[in-house]
Amino acid sequence: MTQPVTYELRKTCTQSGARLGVLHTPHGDIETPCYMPVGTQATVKAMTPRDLHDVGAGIILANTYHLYLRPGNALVKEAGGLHAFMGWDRPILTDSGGFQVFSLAEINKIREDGVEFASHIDGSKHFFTPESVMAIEQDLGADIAMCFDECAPYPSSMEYTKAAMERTHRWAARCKTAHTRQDQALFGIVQGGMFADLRIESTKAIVDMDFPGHGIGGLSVGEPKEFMYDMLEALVPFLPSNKPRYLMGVGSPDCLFEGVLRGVDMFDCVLQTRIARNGLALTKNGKRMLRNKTFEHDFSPIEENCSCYACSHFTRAYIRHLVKAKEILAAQLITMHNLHFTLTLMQEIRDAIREDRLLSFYSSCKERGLFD
RNA sequence: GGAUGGGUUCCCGAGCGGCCAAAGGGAGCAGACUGUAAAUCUGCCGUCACAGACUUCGGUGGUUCGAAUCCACCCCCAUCCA
Repeated sequence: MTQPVTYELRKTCTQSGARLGVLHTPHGDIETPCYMPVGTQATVKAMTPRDLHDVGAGIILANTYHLYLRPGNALVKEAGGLHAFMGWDRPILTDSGGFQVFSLAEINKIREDGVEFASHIDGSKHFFTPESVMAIEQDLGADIAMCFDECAPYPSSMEYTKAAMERTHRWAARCKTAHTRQDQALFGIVQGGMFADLRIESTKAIVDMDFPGHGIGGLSVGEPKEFMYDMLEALVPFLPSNKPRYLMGVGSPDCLFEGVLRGVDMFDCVLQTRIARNGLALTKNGKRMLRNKTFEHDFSPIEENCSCYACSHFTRAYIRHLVKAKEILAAQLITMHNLHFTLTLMQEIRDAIREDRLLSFYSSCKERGLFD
């Protein structure tokens, strides 16, 4: 059977070992390493699909739990699937709701069979199983669906982490069985918390199930960054090189680099869009809180030499005014910039890999203060 | 000219003898944010030599151990009556 989503490794950076590749999907090819903007509720907050195109977005995320609750997967299916519903013709990946097991821990109950959620919208009870999640994801019709997993909190004991991991493995097997849609790929998810041996065990178990791609979950949940890097170094060697590696929920510019250097191909992160709505812009010289008084009379763009729409038309003083006045346009412009910035950074990372100079590029970024 | 209700920290607005540097909003300033319950949340917000001291509640003068709170007069503001 031909997989709807395949990964093609094009090159490995001789200086760093980082991978350059292409993800082939039913809605087009995506060069990797890539950053995927997050559009939880079938919209990347404050962005139109046209904006996303302009900013260089390739593949975006949507969320199973949220779309199931509202507007309901049946409606999305009736609309012709997520692409048609939200007017986005490029690839989409749906997260399974496994992260909500973590982020909405106070209103859910984990059982062997699945997870009972109390809707954060109206409190109504909903039971998610690997099978029901697969049904929802297939209705949504993204190019890539993720297995229903349990993202354990940090810190968690070895015992709990192991139990959650093994449950995730059993759920992965059930997801695989329940997933039948031929034009959609299903990725497995590695768990194992902050324990290297569990991470390795999980990786082997998930890889054995022969998914077309692998998510690395349960990281960036509040642990020191070094822990995350250590886990990546422990588990990535056990992932097959002919399939994409997706580090879920990461990340910030520094984490993108660190992930790529450890062999990761795909990333998603809400940070860029969330901090934008709170007035914080990413630049090559570090973060810039546009709300701050220092920008009151600053009539230069968010970032010099940035070609995004926000930077080519508006000043910091104006955007600071919009932020202070709580105008919607502030969120739109800064989101646009942050996405453009991150997607451009990924392009530069790809160029550096292609030219075997990723470590050099990393150093120059660090010197410029990108990670401050 | 008469009646009534008011004047509180940048603004609005509680307080109505001590627990008041004075509730609560707003504004202002700063910080957080990593598979989005987030256009959210947190902190500061009279001054200083800052575990303490000092200056504030229209003005002045009283009563009291003690007043933003009670009394007198005065100055403003709002509404109503002449």
